[in-house]
Amino acid sequence: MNTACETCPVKDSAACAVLTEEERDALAAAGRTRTLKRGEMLFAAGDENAACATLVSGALKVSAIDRDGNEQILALVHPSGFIGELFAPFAHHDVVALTESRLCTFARADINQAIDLYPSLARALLRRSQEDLLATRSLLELNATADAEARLAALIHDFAVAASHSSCHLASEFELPLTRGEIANMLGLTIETVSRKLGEIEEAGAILRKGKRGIELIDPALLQALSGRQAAQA
Amino acid sequence: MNTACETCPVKDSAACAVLTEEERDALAAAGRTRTLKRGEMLFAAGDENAACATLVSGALKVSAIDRDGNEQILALVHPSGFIGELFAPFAHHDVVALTESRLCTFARADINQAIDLYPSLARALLRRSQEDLLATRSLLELNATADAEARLAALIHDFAVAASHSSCHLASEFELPLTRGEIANMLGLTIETVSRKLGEIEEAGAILRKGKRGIELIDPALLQALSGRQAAQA
DNA sequence: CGACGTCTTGACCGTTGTCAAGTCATGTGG
DNA sequence: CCACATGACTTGACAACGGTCAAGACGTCG
Repeated sequence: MNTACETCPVKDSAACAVLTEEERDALAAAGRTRTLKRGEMLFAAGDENAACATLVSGALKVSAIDRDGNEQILALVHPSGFIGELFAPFAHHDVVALTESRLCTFARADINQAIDLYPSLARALLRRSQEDLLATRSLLELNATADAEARLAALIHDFAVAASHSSCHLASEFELPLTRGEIANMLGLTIETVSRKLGEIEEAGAILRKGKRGIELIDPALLQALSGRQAAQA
Repeated sequence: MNTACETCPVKDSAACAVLTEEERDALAAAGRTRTLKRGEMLFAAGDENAACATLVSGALKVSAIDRDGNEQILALVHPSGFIGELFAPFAHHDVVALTESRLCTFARADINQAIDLYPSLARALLRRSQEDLLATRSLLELNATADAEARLAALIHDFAVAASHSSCHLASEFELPLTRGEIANMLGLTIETVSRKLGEIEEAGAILRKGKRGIELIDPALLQALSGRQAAQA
């Protein structure tokens, strides 16, 4: 019991939740906790032996920078998410904190060893990896098929889901975790288009903007409709 | 030795390659081989207990169909690739053969059991899953940042790599495994744009079209340049 | 107060989607 | 054997969505 695992807010939902207490503490002994301020990088594309980590609190973005300097956000990481490329010789993407974030980091070698030691951990990471795959594919689908307004509506909807802690209904008021520029980078749009379409969605009566980042959800069903996705309820 | 594993063309590269011969044969006993003709479906989005499979030969596409009937191709699967969502209660996407394909299929329960039995298999599947994740993310990056011509050039380049069996240089003549419509669905474009941009790439002197599907690579460096990616050689 | 960063708004233009013919190869039935 | 239908692809004209460029509003911090 040499660790903070006992009080860890994601101890029941992170990958390590599948371990016994002893196993978990042993693993934790190999790792260390770390705090990142907004904008700080966990690792950059190209880093060798980039660390792996479980996100304890806060939020991260995974992004690629093409050679003209354009950023493309590929994924967001929420608490209890796992980050790290276990097998690639170097990191392919940047990982940066969106808000003040606490992480539980591990050297790649330690995680690899833990995978061999604890088969249930391998299984848990596999599950997480497949979930990440699904999330990335749904972003791909969104960006390829939907127009700007639908993409934005879908993203706002997702944030409303993420902001509400009860997983089944939406937060009625929350802050966008991304700047306009980041939203644009995520959806493959420009800042200006994001701004305009946000205005249109507001005008349509689905949301109300509260300052720069705040959103109040007025009409969830309308938002859903704008996003072009099937409503999930009767 | 009750199986065809001995002569399997992907026995050294598929996930099962990490198993010992006995383990592999035991797993193979639980699976069965299957052949799909072009257009045949392995499973559809929504299927419960969709099978898992290793692709032995041929090619598959993973695609999502939105409710207006538009298909979006999310990934291609090449021989030795693994398909299947191990943990989701139902399949999220369609999986369809692009060419006549041979597969080694397994019930999900059997794969799950095998993962527990053989930790090295879990590790191999985790590795594959992470590779799939990278591939999906690079498609996402491509579709979000590059214009139509660059996307198409990048795709052709990838096919040239895939068609050459020596992994380090390009096939100089090959057949596109996708129809124009499928290319369009994969890149988030329309059939017409694909056709036009193909013409422009040909006119630029990078390729030569041979019939409907054939491509002769004239100037690989130019193709690379058009794709907007860094050339990989001196 | 002024400078800066973030966001908004407007005018304009280009790439790409849409609609519509038209070509070409293949296969079918008279 | 030829006429015709079919499906995949190409090409053209046009329109629209979203990108680009430019100016301005707003809030925050020095």
